Amino acid sequence: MQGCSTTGRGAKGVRSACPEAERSRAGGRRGEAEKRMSEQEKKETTGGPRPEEKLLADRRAHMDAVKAKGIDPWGGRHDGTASIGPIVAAYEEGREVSVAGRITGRRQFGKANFLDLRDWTGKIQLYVKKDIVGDAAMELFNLLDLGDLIGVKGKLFKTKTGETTVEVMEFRVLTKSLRPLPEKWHGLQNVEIRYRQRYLDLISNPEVMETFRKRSLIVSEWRRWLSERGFIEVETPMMQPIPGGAAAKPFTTHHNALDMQLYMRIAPELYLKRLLVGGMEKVFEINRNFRNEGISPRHNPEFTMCELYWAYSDYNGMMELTEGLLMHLSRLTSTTGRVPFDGREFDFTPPWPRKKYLDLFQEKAGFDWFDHEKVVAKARELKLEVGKRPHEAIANDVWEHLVEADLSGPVFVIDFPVELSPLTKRSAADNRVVERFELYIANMEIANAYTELNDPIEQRERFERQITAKEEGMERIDEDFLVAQEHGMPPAGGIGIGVDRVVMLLTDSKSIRDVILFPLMRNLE
RNA sequence: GAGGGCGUAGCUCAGCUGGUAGAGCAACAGCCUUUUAAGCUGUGGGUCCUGGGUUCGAUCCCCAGCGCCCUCACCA
Repeated sequence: MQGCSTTGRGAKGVRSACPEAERSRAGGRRGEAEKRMSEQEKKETTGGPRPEEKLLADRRAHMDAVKAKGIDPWGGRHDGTASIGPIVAAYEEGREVSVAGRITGRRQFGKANFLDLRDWTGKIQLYVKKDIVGDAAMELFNLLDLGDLIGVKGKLFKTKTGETTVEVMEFRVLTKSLRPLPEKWHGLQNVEIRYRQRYLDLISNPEVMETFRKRSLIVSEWRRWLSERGFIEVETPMMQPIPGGAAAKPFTTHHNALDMQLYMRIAPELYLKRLLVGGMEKVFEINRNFRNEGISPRHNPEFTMCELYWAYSDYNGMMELTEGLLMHLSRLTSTTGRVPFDGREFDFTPPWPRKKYLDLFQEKAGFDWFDHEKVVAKARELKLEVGKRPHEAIANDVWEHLVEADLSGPVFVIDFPVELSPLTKRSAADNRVVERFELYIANMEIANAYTELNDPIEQRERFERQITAKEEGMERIDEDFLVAQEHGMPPAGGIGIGVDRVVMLLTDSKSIRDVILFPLMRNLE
């Protein structure tokens, strides 16, 4: 789509139009334009790339004309009095201001000109009148295009219709734009271009800028909140010799000098636990993880997770921490604690219900999760894959089909069967389950937490069992991690929270791609 | 990986039952010194995603491919 402007489009159709356009636009700069024209003709006759489209040629002609006036079209430093948003908010008649931004609108009315100037805090109208700026400046003004960046000095006033406006006394070209902007009223709607050329999305859709500002605010406040409670942030390896801490397919890579096979991490868990052994009692990491799995509105191959460990706590501590953190973050976008998402509303006010995994299953299915015969029968009825898969895998599939649709939440699903959770400590009260919860909000899994297994003997047994079960991403046991644990890892609560998904909830974004600036796209060509 | 939808001017979109395409914005030339999706007059702009096929004739029908979106599967 986008590429067609630069790929082999036939030159025939544009041949006559383009040099014609150059000529008519050149004005006082005939020499420049004719030089460019002859270059294009040369390209054509030698069978080179097609000439530029007229729209681009016009803009280049403007750029050339600016240069011809001895002015650098790429500007330089501009000191402003303030950002546009605050200036408009604190209007003061006659105040002298200096602002910079992108021209996003232009209305010519006789010898009066109105421009819309936008920076990332807001929009303000400019009023440019020949009587004020003078003939020379008007000549330069007429070379401006939508999308150009300019700096302006002038006085504030309000027009008849009450719009805050800068009466421009002087202006500077800060950057000429050589390509046209998307449509001013509808913005950029093409989803593919929005993701591939996010800068255009940010320029023409203000709510997109707003979403990513909110993301930044959420993440920085997230860090601050944890830091206030004594947690320290660390960075552990993203390139790991053995990928662990989750069940997912890793990306592979290679280090040349060490001739070493490496994996992009699927989770930081095993390294953060080494830090628990080392005595970091409250530790977290907010960073990227990479999983070589499918892509969906809720899954991007690289995604951001907050993983956190708290020595001497447990999964109950994690639930309280999660409620507190998310309630706090929800206040950044909604004062009430009720979060609007996808046409529904979710009340983040703690405490949130806690429901046992096995109870939820019993309620929905009408029989016991461990009842192999009935589970298999139900799975077949639901047309789920049965094959030779272990009981827990089939039963968990059935659970997801029957229960997940009801988890509008926020709700903690607690106490999972041991078989589903290799890194989790068994419940003292019920030997069949582990102390684990998953947090669901809007039917999305938002967080996953454990009372961490710190018995190195049992840990080894569970790893070995996983390997014989041929689970993906578990081809080798991380011996180094087990050695660390044998030195003594404190009992601890641990949690992983999906940062992108929390941002989705708090910004009412239906797709994870709307909260990731550059989501993964297939290569063109 | 499977199923469904979409791909038309720089952008946003029309285009009937097959007769080689239109509008608005943007661009260009004019008119207008408080407009604001400014207005009015005029002009230019298209590999109808790509490649085959059917047909006298394909943006439209058929086949294959590419890209994006949605649902499902894997996963968080």
